[in-house]
Amino acid sequence: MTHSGKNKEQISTKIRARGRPRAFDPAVAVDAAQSAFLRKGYAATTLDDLSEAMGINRPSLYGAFGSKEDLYVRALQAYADRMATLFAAALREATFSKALKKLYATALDAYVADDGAVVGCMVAITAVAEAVEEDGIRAQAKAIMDNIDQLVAQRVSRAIAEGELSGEVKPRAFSRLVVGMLHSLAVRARAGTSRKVLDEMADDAVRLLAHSKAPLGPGVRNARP
Amino acid sequence: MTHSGKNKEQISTKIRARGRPRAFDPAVAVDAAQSAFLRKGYAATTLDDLSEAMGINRPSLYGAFGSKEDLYVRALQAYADRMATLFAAALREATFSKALKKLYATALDAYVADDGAVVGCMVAITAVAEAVEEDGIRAQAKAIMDNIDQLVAQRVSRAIAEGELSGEVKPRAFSRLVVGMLHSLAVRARAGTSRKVLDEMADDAVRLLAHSKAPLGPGVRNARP
DNA sequence: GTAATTTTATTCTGGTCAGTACAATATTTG
DNA sequence: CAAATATTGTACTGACCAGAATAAAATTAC
Repeated sequence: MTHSGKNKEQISTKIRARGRPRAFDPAVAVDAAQSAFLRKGYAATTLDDLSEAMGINRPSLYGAFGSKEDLYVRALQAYADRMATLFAAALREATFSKALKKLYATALDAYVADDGAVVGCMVAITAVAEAVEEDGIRAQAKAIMDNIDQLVAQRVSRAIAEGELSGEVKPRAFSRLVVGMLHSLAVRARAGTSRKVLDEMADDAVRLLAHSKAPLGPGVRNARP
Repeated sequence: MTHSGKNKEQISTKIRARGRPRAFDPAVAVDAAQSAFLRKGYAATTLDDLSEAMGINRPSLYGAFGSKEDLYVRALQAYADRMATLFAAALREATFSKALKKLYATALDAYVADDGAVVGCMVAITAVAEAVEEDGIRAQAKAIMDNIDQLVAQRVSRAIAEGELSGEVKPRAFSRLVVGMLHSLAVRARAGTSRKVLDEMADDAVRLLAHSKAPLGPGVRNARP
């Protein structure tokens, strides 16, 4: 049940405005909401679910976030920002092969929880599932995905510059394939594929991508290497 | 609104049981339901939506299918069977490269409608989105995905036998990467990526996969070709 | 110490949800 | 032609939904 005792520890040290102090940290609450939305998706997550996960009552939720959908948008962005930060760190590995390996391992750590609970990716699965009927969610999910494509494309450019990939490779095109594997890992994780099999699939993806000789990108003809 | 006039044409020619004849074809109704579920996902699709899409009233829906979830299960399987049939046909192309090309084109024809409406894949997106809270749906989605993996693995085996892929390639492992691209195409289509970009991505995937020299599969060490 | 302000708890709202009751309809059987 | 049976249409049910009204609480301002 809901425990909403005062948490002074969570309150900012900035000079307090008048009125009853807020008893929860909005950022912490958003993370809790994000977990609830990740499990059930937007439509199937109720206000009762959110209230319980966030430890606040409805008027507090509405006061801080506006509406269920506004909260969802915020939670989705928080999730995306956190994953982007993790992915950026993973891609800093010295070699392209190790960077991809770390990227997929980082993703799987998020997609498959420690206790074996499978959740997949909030962007590629639950947000995209809502995309047909929710233009705003679709636009946001697409922007987030484009951002990840760009992040990986930058690493691909570095691999090309360092001679680890052919100069004929188009960074953005190659990046889409790299990120494509993230999508599939997310789908399979949420469908219940074991971590072991997912790890094997990630290893195979790295082998395929990091050691590829294929020139990739629009305009490149099917020339055999 | 609902038009449920008698359709004698749709009624089986088998000897009719007594009682009022059913005024709709359950198989046709399931397909209509499948379209509705594909758009909105299980939770967000209401009985009103289904009623309207199927052209029948609730008691008819319940009489024929049992419950909303039973109908969903049936619609999901009908979708999966239809896609498997299309995929099997695509994979019959003479060369592995052409088989993959046809596979991805077939998928994109389904994931992006003629009128540009984007829907993605009912299994990999909308069913998987429900998977965490619905064990039955998760198990069904996983079984369907495994089936597609197996279908493609058979084609990979043929490519190996015909010298188009290295003998070191493990069919199932390679198949997962091939199908992985299907998952990503579905996710991106539903997120609004243009058909043009999706086609380019498909072409790149074929180039990467069909011309890969990388030995893939568990146990294969990172030996450079 | 009271007023002003902001937040929170409890209760409630109108609408929607999945599903069902019941009467009417449309057939076959006897 | 009436009975039996299966299906359909209309209206309805209890539960649940997102969201809001109201009073109380907890602060700061004066």
